[in-house]
Amino acid sequence: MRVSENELLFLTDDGIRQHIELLFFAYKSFTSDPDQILEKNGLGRAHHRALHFINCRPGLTVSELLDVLGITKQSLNRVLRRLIELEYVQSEIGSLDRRERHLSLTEKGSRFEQELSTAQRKRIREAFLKAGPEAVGGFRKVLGHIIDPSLDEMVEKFGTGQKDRG
Amino acid sequence: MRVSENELLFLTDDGIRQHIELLFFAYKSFTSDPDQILEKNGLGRAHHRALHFINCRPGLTVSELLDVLGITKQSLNRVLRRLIELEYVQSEIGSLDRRERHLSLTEKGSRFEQELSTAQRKRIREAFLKAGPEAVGGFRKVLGHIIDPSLDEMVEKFGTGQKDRG
DNA sequence: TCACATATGTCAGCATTATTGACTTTAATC
DNA sequence: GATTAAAGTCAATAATGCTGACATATGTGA
Repeated sequence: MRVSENELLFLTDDGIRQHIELLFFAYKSFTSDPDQILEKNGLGRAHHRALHFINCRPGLTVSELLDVLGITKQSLNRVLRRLIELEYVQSEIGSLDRRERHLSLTEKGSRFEQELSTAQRKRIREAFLKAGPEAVGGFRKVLGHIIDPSLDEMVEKFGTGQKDRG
Repeated sequence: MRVSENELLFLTDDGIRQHIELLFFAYKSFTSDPDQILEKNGLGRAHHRALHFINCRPGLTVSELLDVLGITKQSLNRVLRRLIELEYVQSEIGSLDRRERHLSLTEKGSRFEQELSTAQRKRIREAFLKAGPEAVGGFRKVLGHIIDPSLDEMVEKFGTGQKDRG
């Protein structure tokens, strides 16, 4: 298919619908690998997300974690209590502001997070290899534009400028 | 960044991690538009998914819907009962096999599905417009490779061959 | 026709993850 | 000292998934 035809077709309702389904099934596959590991350990997806963000920004406060996850304090509390009880996460009183709790992974938690993210990265890495760098660039570009501007702060805070707005 | 550098970087653990976060936030944004409409109507994401697949394959049986959604009969039942009770979905006894129930949207259900999908398509369409057709091609290509081969059947059954394996 | 398989529907119970509202404790700030 | 802010907790509710058990209607093949 030539680009000129593509330009006509990729914005039709049906074209968009097909991409929506692809995204649905891809996201389902994307979460399935860590989900299996989590289940073995009696944890859920919520624990994974918390571990992920604590891992990539060690020392973040509970408030910051709430913001990035976009859930309520009460929802996070249950998850966090479990992670601390399992000694995956440690909570330290802030040195500047003693009201704050700074969260980080323990060595045990770090190992578990590695196990989870390795499984997830494997699928993505293999997809990227098959698709090639140019396709990955397009993938990133589209994702960046799908993201709501209200979440930009999170992406920039926790990522490192990969949200290409080309 | 030149492609040669890109090729070195796009497969590193950190590069992959950034893309994983993009996918997380993008999926969150992607579901937020219909979620708001659903909430107003006292329904959830599960109802949306059911409406979506009934809409794009009218007359499908309960079994087929179960397969494509990947949930249990009991989980679907609650959702489907509600949709039928609201007169969004109608269930008709199969003419060839009277055990089967063939599902389709009523006019009311069709209008509601339109409302939901229009909101969702709007975000995707705008992202596609900003990203351009080449990026969309890459997006599709990567998604296709992320999808687990076990789900291919669903994609092919309900899509129309857009899963480009480049 | 009888036995079995299949498609669907339903009941009860449970887990996870989200919500809201109300409240406490501790600490910082004005 | 009063107010604000960060964190933690308790209770109730809801949506969505699960398993197990079972009922009903229908198709199929011995």
